[in-house]
Amino acid sequence: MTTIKDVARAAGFSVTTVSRALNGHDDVNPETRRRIREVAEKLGYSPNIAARTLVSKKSRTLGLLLSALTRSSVKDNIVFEMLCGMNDRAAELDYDLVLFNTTPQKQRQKSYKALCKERGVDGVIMMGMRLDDPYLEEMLHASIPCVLIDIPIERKKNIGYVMTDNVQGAMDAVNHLIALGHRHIGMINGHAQAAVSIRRLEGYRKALERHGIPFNERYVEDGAFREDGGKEAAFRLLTSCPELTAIFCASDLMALGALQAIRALGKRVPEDISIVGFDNIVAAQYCTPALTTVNQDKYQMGYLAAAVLIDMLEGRQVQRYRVMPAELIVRDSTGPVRGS
Amino acid sequence: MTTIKDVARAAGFSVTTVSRALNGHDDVNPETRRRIREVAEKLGYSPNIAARTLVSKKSRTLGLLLSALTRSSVKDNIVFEMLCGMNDRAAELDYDLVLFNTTPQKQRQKSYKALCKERGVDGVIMMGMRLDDPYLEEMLHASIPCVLIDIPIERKKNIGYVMTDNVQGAMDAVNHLIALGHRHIGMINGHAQAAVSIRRLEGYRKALERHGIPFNERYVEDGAFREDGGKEAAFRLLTSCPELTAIFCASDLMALGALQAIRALGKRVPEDISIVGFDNIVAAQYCTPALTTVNQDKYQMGYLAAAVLIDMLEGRQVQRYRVMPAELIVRDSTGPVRGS
DNA sequence: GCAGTTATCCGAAACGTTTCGGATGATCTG
DNA sequence: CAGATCATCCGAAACGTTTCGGATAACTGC
Repeated sequence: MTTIKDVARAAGFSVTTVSRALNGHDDVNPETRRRIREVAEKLGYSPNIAARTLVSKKSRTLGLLLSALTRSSVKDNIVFEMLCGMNDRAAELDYDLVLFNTTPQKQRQKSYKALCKERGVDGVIMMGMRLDDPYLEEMLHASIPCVLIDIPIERKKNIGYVMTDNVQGAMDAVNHLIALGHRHIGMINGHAQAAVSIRRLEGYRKALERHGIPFNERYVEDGAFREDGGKEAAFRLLTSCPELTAIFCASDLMALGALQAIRALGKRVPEDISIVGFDNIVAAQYCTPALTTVNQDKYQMGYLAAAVLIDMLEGRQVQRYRVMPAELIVRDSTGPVRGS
Repeated sequence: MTTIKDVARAAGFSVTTVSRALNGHDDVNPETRRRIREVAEKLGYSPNIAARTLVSKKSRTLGLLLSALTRSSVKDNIVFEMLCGMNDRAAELDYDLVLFNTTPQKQRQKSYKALCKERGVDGVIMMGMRLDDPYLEEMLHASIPCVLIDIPIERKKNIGYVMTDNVQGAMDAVNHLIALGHRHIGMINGHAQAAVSIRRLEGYRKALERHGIPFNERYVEDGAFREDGGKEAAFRLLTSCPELTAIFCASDLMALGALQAIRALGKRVPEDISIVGFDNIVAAQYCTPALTTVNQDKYQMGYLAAAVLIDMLEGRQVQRYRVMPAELIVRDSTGPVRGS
């Protein structure tokens, strides 16, 4: 409850001087500054952020728009791991994170700009957004700096992004399968409204192409990035294309679903069918067989997102677009093609 | 950038009336209110939260003190799942969540009160705190409402808590082992500075006692709630007490570690050793053998924590202390004692 | 017709900061 | 020693809201 006025009175200086002393301005006598610091400390003074924000227009707060912060995203710990990274970088630079809770109903009521302005956030990190999310379009017309995760948009100065090299990752995954002798390789993709789906499909095609294997669109099904979606997609794929010996999944969660489907069909992994996932979620290393997958450095992505955003906010020279390398992790769900 | 003044000017009313109209006070003509709403809408007005907070002393913001928001807590998705619950309830009641990023260094610099006052949060949810965390003591002397997760403190009016019935859960787990014929049951606990450890140990002892099995303190080791800690504890336990046929672990993560240790010792689960975990983390159902464990409804705990806190804030009659039932989930890591 | 209600509105203060534009002496310059 | 420079300080305005304490005019009851 101590305000700057209390400190000023107790220290025998004006409010102005106290403010300038505490904020490190240089037109204040060192001895005065020491004295003021001392008094402020003794009184347990800490500035009121609301007042400061009101006048300075800076809140040292980052808004997080996580459309994936739902019960269903609990299984893949991706969002959480990114959150940890963001939180760490924000802490280092003394920023706070506020979680915007947006549900589809709320979005209709409140525009992106209103959301940001109300809360007075300096910048925004968006993740888990579909390409057709209305907020994405609104964001493009707003002046608030924003860093996107997994959505590469390079149209504006105040927008940055962080994503994994999905094309490379998918290529690595499929090359691995090809190296094992597989020629009939299916793919379970997410959905059309995800930038990563497009990239991963591209990597899949490129890898096939490079080895002279024709692309067959019957071999690709969408699984909506969900476990049950992956299961159903695997069912469809394996029943309609029995020649398949391997499946590349655009997410580990879908791969886990595929594993179930394969088991239900009485086949074995990797003896009958090889499976590669993407993301390297925690469950991937514990499931049986342990999943061969493409690792994304989720923590680092979150960390970078926060870092890039804050650099932008503080006017530092930044590399606004960051693409992280993907890394194939070979475990037990892939093996040589049967009969080879 | 439109302020309330712009709306007032455009609508031809005073700032006071606009404020009262928009905030639903009743001394404003329905027609006036309609007109003002219309103008506000057209101008895209949304109130500045900082200004509002400054005068009203309410920010509709909850502070989250998550000491466990670190890279190491990624594997157990507990924090994240609770976060989802909190976020959902907060969204329903139109509150926002701010993540306090506190590192041990920062804690020395900034007191709990300062943290809360600065950010102007109305209330706080604390989780993952050790009983000897300095913030816990500071919190007790602060006037800000707080809900604790997994720390049952009933000393003050403005403090609530949410926790699982750990005693019951642990008893269920151990009873299950006893029913399978086990008599020499070890326990891998967390650490002394966690309320849940104390409770789970209590449940373990009670279950033994009820069946006339003497408590043997050599059978209990701490694993610090970490996977490697669990692994080491299991090593110690199984080498120094070869008569053990079952181990109850105070967390699934430690149980996963124990599984590794047992495998390394050339024994099988559940044929040689039965294992029960606690928490029901995601990996528990994917590991081999799938882990028998005690489920905590983490989402619901988070949801309730936010609900209780907001109820307190808004002066509603609340049940401040909530204990959630635990539920034993039997999977494949437990079986009848060998030779029985 | 008059005091008392009632419905509706508004001016101005207050919240706790930061910052602009100076003010005051002291010190330097030549 | 006059004028300029410098170090240090401060008064007051501004930020965008809410709310207290009225003000005005119309209506009520007798």
